[in-house]
Amino acid sequence: MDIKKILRNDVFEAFNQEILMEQISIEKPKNSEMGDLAVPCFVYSKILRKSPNLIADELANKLNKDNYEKVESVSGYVNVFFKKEIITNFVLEEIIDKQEKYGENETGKSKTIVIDYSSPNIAKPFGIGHLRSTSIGNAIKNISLKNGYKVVSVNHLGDWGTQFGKMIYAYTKWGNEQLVKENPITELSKLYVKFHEESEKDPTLEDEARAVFKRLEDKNEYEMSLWTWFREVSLIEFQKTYDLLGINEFDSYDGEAFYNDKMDVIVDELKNKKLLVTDQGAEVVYLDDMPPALIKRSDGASLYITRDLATAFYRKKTYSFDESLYVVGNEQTLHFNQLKAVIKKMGYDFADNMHHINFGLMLQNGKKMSTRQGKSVKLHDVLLEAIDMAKTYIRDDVTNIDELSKQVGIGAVIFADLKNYRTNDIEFSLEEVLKFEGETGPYVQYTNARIMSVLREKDLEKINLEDTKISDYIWNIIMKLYEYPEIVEKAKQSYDPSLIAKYAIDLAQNFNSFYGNEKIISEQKNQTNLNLLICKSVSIVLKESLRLLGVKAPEKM
RNA sequence: GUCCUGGUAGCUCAGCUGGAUAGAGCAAUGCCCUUCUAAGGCAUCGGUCGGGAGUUCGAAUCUCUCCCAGGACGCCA
Repeated sequence: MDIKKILRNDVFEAFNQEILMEQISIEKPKNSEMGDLAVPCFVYSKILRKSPNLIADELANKLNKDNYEKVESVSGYVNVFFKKEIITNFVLEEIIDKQEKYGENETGKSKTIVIDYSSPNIAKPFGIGHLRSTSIGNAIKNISLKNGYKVVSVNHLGDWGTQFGKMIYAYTKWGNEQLVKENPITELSKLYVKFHEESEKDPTLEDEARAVFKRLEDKNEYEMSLWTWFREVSLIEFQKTYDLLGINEFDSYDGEAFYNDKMDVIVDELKNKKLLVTDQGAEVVYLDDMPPALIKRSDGASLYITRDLATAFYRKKTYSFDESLYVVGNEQTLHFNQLKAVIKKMGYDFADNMHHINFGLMLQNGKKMSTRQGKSVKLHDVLLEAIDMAKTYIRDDVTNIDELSKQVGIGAVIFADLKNYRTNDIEFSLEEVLKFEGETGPYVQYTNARIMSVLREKDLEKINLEDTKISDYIWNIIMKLYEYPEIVEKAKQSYDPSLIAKYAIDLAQNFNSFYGNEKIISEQKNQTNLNLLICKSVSIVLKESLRLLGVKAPEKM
């Protein structure tokens, strides 16, 4: 049952061929007191050459009364109130029947979508900035699965490039094996910071680092052994953070280094297609409306885009994707535009199915955080603080304190990261992340835990609306529940997890309003049963929403 | 300098395929635990939707222009 479609059909029939189906727009009134849906009649005014008010009056009179409780004409709008019993019955039965499958659809049937996300850089701290790629990517993965897609998740580790020339150079010159063994990432990132401090004074260090990277790319033994070591210790460190986040099921961990031996073919093809031009010693592809893309450095070493080209072709060949997503920050917009443009110039249309899922920067004091200056905040530390904070809230009758505080603390961090639209920059504030009241993850979790408590040891019977009252509190919940499948679909189309987060907050607010103002367990048997069915349905949808975002839903808190 | 983003309540943000009195949360103030979890509910306070012009019956939403902030602009990723 699609109430919008029902209304649209009724309106179409009422107009009796004078207005096309496509011209009929249905919207949701600003205020639920005004109605469930509304038909604005202003656009028909010119066609029918009548005033909107008059059209609305006539339309309201003609609308088939079977489906509606009330149809009103208010200053050019036709406001429609559906029969609450019919919708309530439908929505609750649907959810109780489908359970956590409610909201699933098949738009992605037999389609594959590759999602590249998280992708931390080896030998650098897993910073708070990387949380964004990780949580957004993970949520888009879950949302895509819910929409019926087959998903390949790729953690495209940043394990190659001139940065390793810098790192190896710095370690060789100032490093201490013992210290690195004790505290790998901390020590290595210190060396990385030192390198940049020193190269400020002596710019020739940059050339030294490039030379070291060139040796690494040529598989020189000394450089390779250090690289392997750095990579291993980094992965062990990262795993700790992934474990805390509860996000670690990647289908592939092929990082940049994996594409080492897959670049030459692409470069040759570029040459054969006469796209590669030598410019100031470097190999370049000229592009329209964009700065040229640098494919090879003047010393012959590869660059970021060279590896990304190899990656794109490899993914197309290996997974034959319908969509390929790159969950990477805003600042790389130009890079991905260039990447797509080069592939298009080579004559491949699959570039149109590659999407840069950009997101805003984590700012500190209004500025970008810099790993080079050692200023990034470690995600792991933030997570631990959030868990500590969660502990201070816990009630005495809870047994699994550690697990619960982890679920709540981590949930707060992930939810805070996802609730705002992707591309907005976020001023990182620990204080803000550690708030567990209001529009937060814990608020949603708490709402669910409350419901679970009501539901405990209660038997649910089949819905029976005899002698029951569907109050405004209940009706708001029903309409919200009804909206869920549409939100799931929209979230996929716009690659926007914040829609789910906002939805979860709205639903929780609607429920809490009900909970705070009406009694769930009443004297009237059918009413109590209806209320419990609503509780159950809200719980199912809240849990599912949280799951899509990668947030746990504890039963008690 | 060029090109992207963004500018809505003291703060953080919704709303942006044009529509009915611009909505939440936080903060502030006042209520509500002898009633199902107070991480909650209810209420009050709070807005030149960055400035200006244009299109329109109607603009926070579309166009232009200016101002402000952030980011990106060949040998980093």
